[in-house]
Amino acid sequence: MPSSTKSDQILDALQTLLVEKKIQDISVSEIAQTAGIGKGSIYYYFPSKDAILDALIERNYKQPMETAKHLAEQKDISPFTRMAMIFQACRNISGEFHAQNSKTAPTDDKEQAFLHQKYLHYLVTELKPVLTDIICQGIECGSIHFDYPAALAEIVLIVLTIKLDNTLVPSSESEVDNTILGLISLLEKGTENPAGSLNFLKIG
Amino acid sequence: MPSSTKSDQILDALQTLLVEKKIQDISVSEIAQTAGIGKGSIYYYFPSKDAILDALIERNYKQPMETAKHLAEQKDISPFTRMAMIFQACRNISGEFHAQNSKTAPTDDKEQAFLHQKYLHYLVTELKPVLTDIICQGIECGSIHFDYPAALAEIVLIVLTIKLDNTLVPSSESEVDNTILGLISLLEKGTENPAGSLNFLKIG
DNA sequence: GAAATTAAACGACCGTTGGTCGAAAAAGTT
DNA sequence: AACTTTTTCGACCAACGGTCGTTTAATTTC
Repeated sequence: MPSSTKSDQILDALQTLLVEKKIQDISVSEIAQTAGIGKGSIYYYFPSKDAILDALIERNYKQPMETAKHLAEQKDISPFTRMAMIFQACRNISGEFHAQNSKTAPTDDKEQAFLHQKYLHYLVTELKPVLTDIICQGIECGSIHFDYPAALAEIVLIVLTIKLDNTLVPSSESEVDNTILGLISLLEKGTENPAGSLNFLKIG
Repeated sequence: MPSSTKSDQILDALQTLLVEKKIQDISVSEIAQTAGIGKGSIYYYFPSKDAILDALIERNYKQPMETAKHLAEQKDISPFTRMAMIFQACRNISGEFHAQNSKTAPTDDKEQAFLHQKYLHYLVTELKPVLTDIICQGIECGSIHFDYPAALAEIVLIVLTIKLDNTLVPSSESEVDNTILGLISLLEKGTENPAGSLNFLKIG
C-alpha cells in the first residue's frame, strides 16, 4: 500500500523500520534501501535525517490533532466535558504511538526517548492553546474556577504526555494509573468541581 | 584544580566542553584531548560515551540531592514548608544547570534536550520518594489534604523540572512564571490550603 | 518533434565518529 | 630481578551523515 508522494514513501520506510529499531540504529542508507530509492534522493526531499523524523511525527499526529482542535469548537458541549475529551484524546494518541513502537523493544531503550521528546514538544505546543481556550470558556460560564487557565492547560498536557508515554520517566502500569487518578483529583479540587466529575473517563 | 581520580578528570573535561558545545558535537577524542589522556584510556574507565554523560549527571546532582533528602528528615519544620523547600531546591538545581550550559547556545538546540531528558529522569526518580514521604507526613498531621500523595509528588516534580529546564517544552520567561504560579495555586487548592501559603517562595 | 531547461535520482566519495585491539609502559608483588 | 597486573595509548576499523558531479526523466518553449 504505497503512498502517493515520494516523501511519503520515505516516511513510510522510516515508520516501518522504527517498529523494530531505534532511530539511532537506523541509517539513512537503510531508510533509502527500504524505500527503494537511492540515498542521495533522500536529501533531495529532506535536509537531514532529523528532519525526516520530524516530518514523520507531524504526519502521525496531524489527524488526531485536527479532531482535537475541531472538538474545541463544539460549544454545545460543556467546557469541562470537552476538557475531559481532550484528556482522552491525549491518551489515544500516546497509546497508539506506544503500541506502534514497543513491539520488540522492552522499555529500557534510552535512545528511543529521543523520539518521545519530540512528541512531547509537538503535542504540548499544538494542544496548549486549544485547551487554554476551552478552559477560558469554562471559566466564563462558571463551570471552572481557576486563575491561571494557560498554566492549567500546560500542566495537564505535560503530566499526561509524560505519564502516558512512560518513557521519559518510566513507571509501572499501576503507578501510571495512580498518577493519572491523582491528576484528575487535583484538577477537580483545583477547578472547584466535585470529586468524580472527571472520573467517567477512568482507566480503561 | 584537577580532581583526584582519573575518571573525575574525564568528567571535568566533559563538563568544560559542555559549556560551549552540545554533547553530540563533542567527540570522544576531544574529551580525551581535553583531559590530557589518550582516547583509548577513556574506554578503560567508561564503557561508552553515553556512560560518561550519565556519570557526569550523577556527580553534578549528588550533592544537592543529598541536601534535599536531608531536608526531608527535618521533622520540626512543617511538612508543607518542607515541600516548598524541595520546590525551591529543584529550582536551584535546574537554575544552576541552566546557567552552566546556556552561555553560548541560545535555546534552539534540540540535541541538547537529550541531556535534559536524563536530568529529568534522574531528578524525578530520586526525589519522588522523598517528596512523597513529606506529603504523607503532612496528610497525617492534617496540614495537607489529598488522596494521592505519590501522584502529587510526581506531578509537582515533573512540571517543575520540565518548566524550569525550559528545554523540552520551550517557553518565554513570563510563560514559565505563569505556569509556576498556576502550579502553586493548583497545589494550594488541591491540598486545601489557603491561597498564598506556598507563595512566599515566589519568582525570584 | 527537437532543443533547451528544469526536476529528480543517484551512488561513489568525504570527513569524522564511537569503539576495538594488541602492544607497550607503569605499578605492584614475590 | 623476574613476573604479574593494571593502566595507557594511538593506529585502526566499520559505519555514519551528508555532499557532489553527473546522469536520467520530465516539462517547457519554439
